[in-house]
Amino acid sequence: MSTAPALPEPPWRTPRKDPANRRTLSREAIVAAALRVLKAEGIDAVSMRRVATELGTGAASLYAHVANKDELLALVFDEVAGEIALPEPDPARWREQVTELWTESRAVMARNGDIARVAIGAVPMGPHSLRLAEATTAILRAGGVPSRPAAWAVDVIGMFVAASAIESAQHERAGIDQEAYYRQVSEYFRSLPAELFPVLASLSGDLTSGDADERFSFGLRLLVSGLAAEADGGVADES
Amino acid sequence: MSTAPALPEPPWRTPRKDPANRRTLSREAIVAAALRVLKAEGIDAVSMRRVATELGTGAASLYAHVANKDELLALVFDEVAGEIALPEPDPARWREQVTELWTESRAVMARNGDIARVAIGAVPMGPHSLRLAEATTAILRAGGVPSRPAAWAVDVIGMFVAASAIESAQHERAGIDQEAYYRQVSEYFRSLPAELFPVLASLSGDLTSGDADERFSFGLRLLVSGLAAEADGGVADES
DNA sequence: TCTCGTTTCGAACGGCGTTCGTTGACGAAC
DNA sequence: GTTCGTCAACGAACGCCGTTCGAAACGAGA
Repeated sequence: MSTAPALPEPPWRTPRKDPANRRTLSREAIVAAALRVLKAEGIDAVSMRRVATELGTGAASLYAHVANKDELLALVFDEVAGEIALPEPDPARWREQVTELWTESRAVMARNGDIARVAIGAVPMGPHSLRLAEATTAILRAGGVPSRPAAWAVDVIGMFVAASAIESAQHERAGIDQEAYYRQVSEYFRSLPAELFPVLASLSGDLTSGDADERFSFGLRLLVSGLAAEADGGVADES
Repeated sequence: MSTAPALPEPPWRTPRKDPANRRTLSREAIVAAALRVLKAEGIDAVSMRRVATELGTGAASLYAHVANKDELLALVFDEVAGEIALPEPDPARWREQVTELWTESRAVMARNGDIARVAIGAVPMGPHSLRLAEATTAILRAGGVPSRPAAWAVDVIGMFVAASAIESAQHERAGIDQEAYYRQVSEYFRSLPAELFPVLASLSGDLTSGDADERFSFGLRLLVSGLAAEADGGVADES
């Protein structure tokens, strides 16, 4: 046995493709690779095969570290949520603070393909998502919002932010010329039969005015105003 | 030629499977079949092949009437939107009216798999969706909401309703025992390290209280309150 | 050194959306 | 009545997908 000559590999024994790559797989590496694919090619490109290729291996190898694709996407989502910068707490400016925080959240989500799809329907509970929820509820509670509205508001705002981020990401990805698109839609609204859609026809200008950011901040303002009303028992603004 | 005997079909000439089914395909029939599959088996079952099978044909046949799957789903969505009952207009009760209208919308969406996914990211513009938008803006304008807030509100509310419907549908489909699930989540929040998540830990009860309907109507109330504030220039409630 | 649990990974399964090329039915023109 | 052009119908195929299986390789503990 000790004198066995160093034979060349028998041709039927296909060797490992790259022995150096062995043992380097890990949950973190997989999530990082998925994130790289997401940022470079969008969420549709994030397949188990594509992520595995990014790591120089096959799709089956991923399943030792990740239960399935949904779990992987949830991990990627939380990774993205980690990019969200939290504002310095300042109880006197709670409305501005919560607005800043979620505006930032939407921006981070929108710039990462439409990973926000993950957040619709499956409440995110990763560490970075929890950090965001903690920051939000802390600001609201400090601002005088009662505990139940504060708790529920996290869900509501999260849904709205995710939906808005998806819409933005979709427009961006499709490379739609927003101005031309809006002009076309506006034209369509104006052309609607006035006897069936009188209000829509009259609103055709407003329906397509504003860019995605303005529309988002409008929606967020509605929610925050509503929360202020909850805080003070029916009065919208305490200032 | 006139005396050619009636030969049996040569075996290599495979005949049409069922000549009676020819010429019966139409856009409406396809949408109806897709809707049937959606209601019976959920949105994941709605594939081009499955819908074609429902019609006794092959997937390729559908493409003569429908550009692609996305277009088919958009048509199905609008069909579902047609099930939404509109309330009688009553300008004096605009807040209740818009609440009723969108509560009904969410209920209809939630009971149809998660077709609402279609509405996230692609603004629905089918006839039934427009009818809903017309009803909403009419109510808001009659209630004194200015034109731009009224126009933008349709988008905002639509996003929230769709997101909420998706979440409901997902829970329903997965057959999750909501009470047990909430208990588990609540337990998890309580177990969070208090030094990192003090507010979340203290809110563990509220974070998981209420069912999907209560949480939805809370969010809708926030939005409507916010709109009321827009209507009256900063004051939430005109009553 | 042997064993055993885990990781790696090629191959395969059963699905998917969509395209291609052929076939056939039908209405219009002759 | 015959021909012909057009277009719906449709089987087959392409290239993807998520996931599973079984065998091989590996590392740690006995």
